[in-house]
Amino acid sequence: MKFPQLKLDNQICHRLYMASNGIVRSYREALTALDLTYPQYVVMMALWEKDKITINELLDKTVIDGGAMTQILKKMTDKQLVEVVKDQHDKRKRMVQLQPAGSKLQLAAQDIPAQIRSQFPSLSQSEAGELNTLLDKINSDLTIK
Amino acid sequence: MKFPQLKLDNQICHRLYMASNGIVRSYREALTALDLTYPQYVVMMALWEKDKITINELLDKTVIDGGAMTQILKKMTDKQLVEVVKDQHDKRKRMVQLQPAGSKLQLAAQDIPAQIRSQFPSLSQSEAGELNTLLDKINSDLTIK
DNA sequence: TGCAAATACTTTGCATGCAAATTAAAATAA
DNA sequence: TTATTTTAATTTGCATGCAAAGTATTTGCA
Repeated sequence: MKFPQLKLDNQICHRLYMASNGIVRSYREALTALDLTYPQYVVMMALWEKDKITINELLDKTVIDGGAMTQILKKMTDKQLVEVVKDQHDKRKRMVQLQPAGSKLQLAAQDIPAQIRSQFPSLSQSEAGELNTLLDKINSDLTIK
Repeated sequence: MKFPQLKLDNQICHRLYMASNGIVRSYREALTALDLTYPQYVVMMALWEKDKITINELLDKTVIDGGAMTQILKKMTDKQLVEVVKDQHDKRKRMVQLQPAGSKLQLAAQDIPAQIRSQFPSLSQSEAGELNTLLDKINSDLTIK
């Protein structure tokens, strides 16, 4: 092959692409049981950690697309998981806060991480740590831009 | 926090999500110059490696969604990068083959990998290798299913 | 004080990813 | 051989990711 650097198997991005899509797929069964999509689950995790934050903070924390977030929050509001209210001090801002159903859902979600983890037996605990470290390097290079 | 396992920062999947989306984004400028989207670029890499394969083989190699692939190939056909023809021996199958413009594009693409690589200076060459190894473990666990 | 620039979101149009249903053709079983 | 099952693709409907444009508000500076 004339250009080995263009071999699909040599692309980190393609391995990441497969792994990222695949892992999100692996959440499907567990999340369907909670009537959540993956990005909705990410929003819930962010709010369980810190409630009553602006949409902007939520975007920073989750790195979900802003345009998508508007739609995601609409659906989550319809399901009474969260409520979105205008900030009285700065009317540009909107605050997102958990509703009772949203808070309660954390109990049902607490076993999901272990459940997903068991689907990846090839990766030891220490390797998972190394992976996190390496991904952090990529993500820090991305953040700078 | 009651459930540390639900902290966003503890989720490998979220690091992967950020890294995967971010890296694909980092290709945008280089790919726009070639009038390719990221999945189209992946299809091109697969074909540069092995031309004249069935759509099914292309799906296996790229791990792109089948439904999306139909659309992607339509657009690539419109741009005269590839041609899709029915297999004479098995009329269910369709073969994909590069057109002259598609083959020629490889020359313009040869520097892209290095160009992208330079955007991730935090990751050393050996770390990139380790990352590949770890991602392969995840992907092999995914493949088994 | 007044206005340009920056913020915080929302909206729009397009390109997938994904599951499920559908169609056509080939392989296999009865 | 005929009916059933499997395989290869496409189609459909929904949920994002992404860039760019649009809308309010608020800041900040002349």
